[in-house]
Amino acid sequence: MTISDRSFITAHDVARAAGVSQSAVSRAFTPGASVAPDTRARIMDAATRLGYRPNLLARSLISGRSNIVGVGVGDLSNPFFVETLQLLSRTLDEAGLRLLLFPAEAQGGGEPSINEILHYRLDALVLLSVGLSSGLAEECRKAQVPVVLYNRTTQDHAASSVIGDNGIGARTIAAHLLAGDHRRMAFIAGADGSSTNMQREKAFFGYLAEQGATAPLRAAGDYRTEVATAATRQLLAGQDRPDAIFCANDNMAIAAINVARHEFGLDVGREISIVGYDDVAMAAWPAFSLTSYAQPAQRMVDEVLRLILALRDDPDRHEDVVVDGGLVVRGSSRTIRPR
Amino acid sequence: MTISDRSFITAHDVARAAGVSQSAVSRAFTPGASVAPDTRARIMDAATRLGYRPNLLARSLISGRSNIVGVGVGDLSNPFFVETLQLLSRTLDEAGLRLLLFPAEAQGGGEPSINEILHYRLDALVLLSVGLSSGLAEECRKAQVPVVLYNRTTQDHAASSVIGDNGIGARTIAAHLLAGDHRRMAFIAGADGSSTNMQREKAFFGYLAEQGATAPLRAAGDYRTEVATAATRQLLAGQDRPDAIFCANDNMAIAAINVARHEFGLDVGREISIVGYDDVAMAAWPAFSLTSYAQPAQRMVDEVLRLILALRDDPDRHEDVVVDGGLVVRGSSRTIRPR
DNA sequence: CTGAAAGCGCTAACAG
DNA sequence: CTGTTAGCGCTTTCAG
Repeated sequence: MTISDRSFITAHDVARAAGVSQSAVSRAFTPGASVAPDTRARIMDAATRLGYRPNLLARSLISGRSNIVGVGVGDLSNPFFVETLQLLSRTLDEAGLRLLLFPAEAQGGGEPSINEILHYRLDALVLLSVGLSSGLAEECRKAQVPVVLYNRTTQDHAASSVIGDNGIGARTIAAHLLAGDHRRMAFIAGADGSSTNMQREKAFFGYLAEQGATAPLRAAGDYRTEVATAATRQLLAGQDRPDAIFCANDNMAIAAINVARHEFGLDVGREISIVGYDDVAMAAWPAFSLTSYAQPAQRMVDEVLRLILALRDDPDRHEDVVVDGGLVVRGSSRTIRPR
Repeated sequence: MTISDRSFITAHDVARAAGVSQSAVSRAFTPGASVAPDTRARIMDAATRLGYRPNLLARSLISGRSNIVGVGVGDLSNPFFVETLQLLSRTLDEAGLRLLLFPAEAQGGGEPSINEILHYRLDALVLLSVGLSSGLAEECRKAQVPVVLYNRTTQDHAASSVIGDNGIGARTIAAHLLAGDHRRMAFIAGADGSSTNMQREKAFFGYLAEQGATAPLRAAGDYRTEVATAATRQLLAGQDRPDAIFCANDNMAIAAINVARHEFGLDVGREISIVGYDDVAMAAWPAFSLTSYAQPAQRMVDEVLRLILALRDDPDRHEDVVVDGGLVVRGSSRTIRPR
């Protein structure tokens, strides 16, 4: 005895109620269309009375444009992507675009569900810190859905991207740590395949080498808390304990602070400096007071929107946008030489 | 010179390529339909070759069911909702449902964008910690979109809901604090109109009154960091400083810990006890070690899915689901009387 | 098992 | 300005 029969109110119903043709109703709901003021009024009246609203699925079917943007997120335990997602949802909303969220594995790009997603005529696909496998890129190309990578790039021109200037960021951090007279540095890396990590790592090590500094230790990481926690333990328990750790993102840096302070009893900012990347809101909390290289999420999101709109008109366009940030020095790193 | 002309591959194209009718193609992609094995094979072959995928917008237009669930989120700075959102995205995905995310104001339910959302034939609308105004409820009813409230309820039967047992939770916390021999308690409230806060507050004050304890101080809050920070400052700077603070959620409790420890130099867990609600992942971090009443997000999300599926078949159904949780005692609250 | 034909709800030329 | 007429891409009878 299911009542799954939802009979929606259609433009026809409104037309009948208002004594006009169905296409008149359509026009009344189309911004630029020509309808006599009082006809429109009569239609609108009937419409609100009946609770009518145009079926956007039907509209999309005709226009070939859904006004829906797919957004794939991997790990929401990283606050930077949560902050981005919040900004993105607002920004897309204001632009009249809908956000179809789907879970994507950090590595593969969420192959299974993404294939489902492509069945909707998405205006674009945005991947937040999720890699784009070549197979997936091919699927998107076939489905004619342009892809925008956020905080990542890809070598082949399979997708446009919006990233921060990781080279400048990592070098700035290296210079900051050198200025603080740190002698034994360490780097906790991000996910192995990610362009972002490669860029940050390369610039960090490169700059230190240029300056004739001792090569830093390196610990594998994946941007997430657990691995970073283990990596920090290992670094701090080792023979020559580093006096500075640069973590490839804030999420890991906060984990590192927790370990250094609560497990090793270190005075972070004096006995050891810890620096992150992103400048998430939490970094400013007194509990962490984390020095970090800020990535301007809102500006990056604005660029994403701009790209989406551009790609709607020209799907074959390719653009790699780089947004710059800035170092925010806080208590977790010392600026001057000790003693 | 825009090339906005995305010519998608349709079932017709596949039909021509496979030498069958268009309806045969449709059948080949319909689970229960009757197609000869080799016909289907020929069709599938042509389909993959051409990169065809059924247009779900067209399908939804016919079935009257979009397989899309709208999800409104207010403040993503509250980790509990981030954790929930992550679980929800996975859970819906596995059930073959799409998640249309939209920003909703914590109070009103995001009137403007929600009205846009309703234009898609949503299977359901889930509101994460967002109130449902009566006007909005009416809109949803008219649009025949069933609403599920998460972590909130509403008096009128305008929507179904999934909540934790706030009464038991708050009483358990009160009992815990009494056992720790706290004499001067305080409560930092959640958003004023929210059912969740009312339930927690009422149970907390009620239990203490029953036990003959001194009535706690009360500070206004809104579940978010900023107000909680200010409220804590005021409480701790006051004449008779409380020796225990119960915050209506973890997000505020963590803010309270930050203030107590870093601004007032208090030893949290000895000089003052601070307790939260939700048991978000961060509560377990050594930096906070927050005692909290756990809400089982996954189970709550499972209930949301169950409700959605039930409501698809019977939109008029109404159900208020209550899921129970449990107290997790950590270092931020003392268990035994001091000294 | 398969093709032809009739829509789902809407937009977009066309004539009037 | 307005009604009529074709479809958008797909599912679904209905004959064969």
